[in-house]
Order: sequence, then C-alpha cells, then structure tokens
Amino acid sequence: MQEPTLLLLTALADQPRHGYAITQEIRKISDGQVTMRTGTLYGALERLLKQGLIEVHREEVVDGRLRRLYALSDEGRERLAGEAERLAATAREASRRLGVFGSGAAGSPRPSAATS
Amino acid sequence: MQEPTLLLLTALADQPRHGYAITQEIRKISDGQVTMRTGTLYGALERLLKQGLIEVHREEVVDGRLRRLYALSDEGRERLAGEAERLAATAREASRRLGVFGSGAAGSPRPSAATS
DNA sequence: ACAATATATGTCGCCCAACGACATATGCGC
DNA sequence: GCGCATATGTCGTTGGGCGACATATATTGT
Repeated sequence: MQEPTLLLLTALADQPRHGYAITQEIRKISDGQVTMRTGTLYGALERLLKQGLIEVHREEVVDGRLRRLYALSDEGRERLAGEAERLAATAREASRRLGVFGSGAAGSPRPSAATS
Repeated sequence: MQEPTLLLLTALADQPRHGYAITQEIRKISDGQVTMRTGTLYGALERLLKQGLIEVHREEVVDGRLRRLYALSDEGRERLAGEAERLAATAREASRRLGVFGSGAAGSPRPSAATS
C-alpha cells in the first residue's frame, strides 16, 4: 500500500468524512506536505470500496448536491493498523541502520532487545 | 518514495552490498515479508544511481563475473533519514488516530501520547 | 454586477515504479 | 547430470498516483 492510500485511510480513522474533507484532513495530517489530487482521491475511494477497506457511511444532500460520507470498515481498520505498524518498523530499522539512536530526532527508538 | 526503494536504501545503510546481497538483506530487514524481484532491483539501482542517491562503491571480479558493489551516497543517506522520519510520523499519526477513535466525538481530539 | 476563491464531485490520459517472467552463467552438493 | 544457490540482467504489463480538465454552488471582495 502506498502512502497516499495510507493517508486516506488515516483521514477516516477518527470519523467518517466526505471526499473534499478527506483532502483537507490529509493536508493537515501531513503538516501541509501532501495535497491529494482529486484524480488520486476518487480513484482510490472507488478502489478501496471495492476492496472493502472503506464503506459508504451515509449519503446526504447539501445544497441540492449529493455528499457521500465514507467510513473506515473493520477490515480497513485492521489493515491500517497493520500497515502503520509495518511502516513504523521499517522506518525504525532504517533509522537504526543509519546510526540514529535516541538522539531525540524521530521519537525515541531506544534500542530494545531485538538487535537484529 | 515507495517502500521497496526505501528498503533498498536501508539495505545499503550499514555497508556497501552487491545486487543479490541487497535482495537477501531486504528479506532480512522485512522479516521475510518482502522479496525484491530482480526486475525491481536493477531498475531501482539504475534509477537511484542516476538520482545520485547511491553510487558504485567498488567493482570486483569473482569467478570471472563482474560484481558491482553499491553504496549509499551522502545525499542518499540524508534522503533515507528524511523519508524514514516522515514515514515514522505518518505511521505514528495513523496509530494515534486508530487509538483515539470514538472517545472524543467530534470537536477537540486532545493529543494524548498514549499510543506506542 | 462581476470576479475570485472556497467548497464539492468527478473524468481522462499519461507516467513511472513495481512486478512477473524469462534469459544467462558459475559453483557446489547429491 | 541435475537441481539449487549465487549472481546479473532484460522486457512487457499492471496499477497507483498525477496533472489537467469539467462542472456547479456559495461566499467574499471590489
């Protein structure tokens, strides 16, 4: 799973959101670094729906236009948790190999028992 | 940067390695989860060389065959550090949001560092 | 009144990293 | 000899992300 997709799922982790709100939330999550384009967004939403990682939470009509609220499914929640854990492990290993120990830069990855 | 590329750079973080050794190292790093195909490997190596993130450390001849040892460049090292940090932050945010969901309703999700 | 921007959803074609399959060659153990 | 690990490489396909475009309303500014 690529980062944009992971960010999308993350944006739905705390509460259901509609498309545009997702892009805003992603910008917030990534500290302004990532702007998800609509081409990526709606393509990903369709794909994730098909994969069952998200689901349509509710559909409401605002100003005569349909607004679809997406929510993380149970499967999506598990998947996101797994991806996040795996990603964190990868990042930790990279930092460890680079020789960045507990200097305070990225969290506090104190070298636990697993040295290899 | 995608994960396979990041894993490749990570495999070169502690010492220079040749292609096949990189694939083995990646398998080790990922705890047996990721097997980098040669199609991905040599394509990525070429690309990373062109980008200046890695460089040819040494070329030796073993059993009449050329063996090229790749090393992380300074730029690659910085890049890897940055990517790792950013990835860790993303993963942390995902975990945090998965952890606090449902408790705060919508309004002020206080950033409690209960996760991890 | 008009223009620009924010909100909001969507389509389409291109690009590139990753992938799978294939090709090639040597050394080693059985 | 045969299969496997070691070792490097090519090639066509796929799929996710990107950029550009299309559309429509509400709000804010001049």
